[in-house]
Amino acid sequence: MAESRSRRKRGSLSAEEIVAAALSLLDREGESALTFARLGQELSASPTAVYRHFASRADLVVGLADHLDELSLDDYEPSDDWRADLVDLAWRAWRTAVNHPAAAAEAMGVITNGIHELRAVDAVLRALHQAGLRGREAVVHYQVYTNLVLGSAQSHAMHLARVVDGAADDAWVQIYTPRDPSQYPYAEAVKAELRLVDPEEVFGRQLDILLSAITAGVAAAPAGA
Amino acid sequence: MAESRSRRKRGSLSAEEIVAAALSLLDREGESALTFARLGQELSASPTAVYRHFASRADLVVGLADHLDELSLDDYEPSDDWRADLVDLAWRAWRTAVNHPAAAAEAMGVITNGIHELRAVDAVLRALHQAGLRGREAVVHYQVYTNLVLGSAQSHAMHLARVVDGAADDAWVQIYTPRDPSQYPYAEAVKAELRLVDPEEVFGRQLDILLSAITAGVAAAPAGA
DNA sequence: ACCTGAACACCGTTCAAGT
DNA sequence: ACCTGAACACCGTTCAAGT
Repeated sequence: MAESRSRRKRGSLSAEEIVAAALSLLDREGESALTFARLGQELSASPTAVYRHFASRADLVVGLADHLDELSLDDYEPSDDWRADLVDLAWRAWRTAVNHPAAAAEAMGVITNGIHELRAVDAVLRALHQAGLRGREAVVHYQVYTNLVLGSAQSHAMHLARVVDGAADDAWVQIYTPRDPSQYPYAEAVKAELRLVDPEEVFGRQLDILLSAITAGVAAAPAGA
Repeated sequence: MAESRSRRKRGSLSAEEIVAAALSLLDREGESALTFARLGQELSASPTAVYRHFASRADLVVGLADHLDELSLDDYEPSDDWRADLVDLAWRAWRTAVNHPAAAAEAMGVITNGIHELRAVDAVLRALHQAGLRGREAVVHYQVYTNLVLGSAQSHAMHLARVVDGAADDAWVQIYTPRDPSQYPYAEAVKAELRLVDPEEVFGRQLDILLSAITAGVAAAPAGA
């Protein structure tokens, strides 16, 4: 078999190409595909060549996270409507998680210190500033918003990625078949409906609750405390 | 060296003992300590003995998650105040994450189908029922509440666990030193404060926002839609 | 931030054999 | 849901040597 690889030209490999290969690998084959061996195949290079561009696997994941940040912010322009901006930014993160579940499961929530992350941080803080939040209030709500958006998007991505990669998804079937169902009447009463909740609807609700609280909070306590 | 282990008596190992060993291992040595080799040492048994009680490493993590559920719910009693109950349950999860960061980082957010998880599901649904929520509304808010509590607690646990295990924590120092700070004025303006936000305060805020929304929503739209 | 191949320590899992 | 030891396939990482 033609297993001997043609040698890569000097300087022909780049961090960008490696990250792109990692992303398409994860998209096609799921979470467990991101190994040095598979990356080497994908790049037609030695697995160890990656170490010339990333210090470790963890460092590569940071590079991947930065790329996901870039994809999420592509063509983003702030408007005059802070609430619309925060809704827009939130769904951008969500869509990235849906489009690249395995990559998002691995990389979303990683702090990159990259330029695109900084752009996102600034965009969120700008919106909160326009909402009237200042100083400590702005910072705390920045954290609340970020926790909500990144946490929800990553956890959704993990769920989607596990379906591709691993075991069955009918988890709820078993949990609601305890020995004595009458001991858990509230769980029993809604067990059918629990399986039908749309994660997207939950995310939208969660976002709406937070943005309404910001609106109300600013209106109610403009002088602080 | 006295490296030869005395043989374990037949039936002397149990799933409970293994989970307890895994937990104390994670508590003492951090996330990377949960391996079959270290578990074997801890139990004075062959690493492979664990396979008599758990089908795989993933299955062991489910057992660990179930144990964390049990620890979280220890001595829990519902009251007549649904809001106080939801606050209580939320902080129980948070405290488990703080007390066992490495274990919570690994196991929290895993669906166990276990009895203690079912108890928690029922307790949350009971509180939402007492808040006046029914059917679809109850189920959606159950998901919103669970996403918030489990997501926040696990992400906090991950943060705490990484400090023990891995690299430095001064991530923010670098991100806010871009080439041209004036391009990111909002981030620049609050960079000092961003590092000082207490995760516990953020969690409390987030919880308060959700519970207030439930109260307001029930008061505003008791007839639905 | 050059690329490769061999080697190392480690990790989850399997399985025949022991008690 | 018995326990052990040897073995297997795999994975991240290092490093001397090649271009």
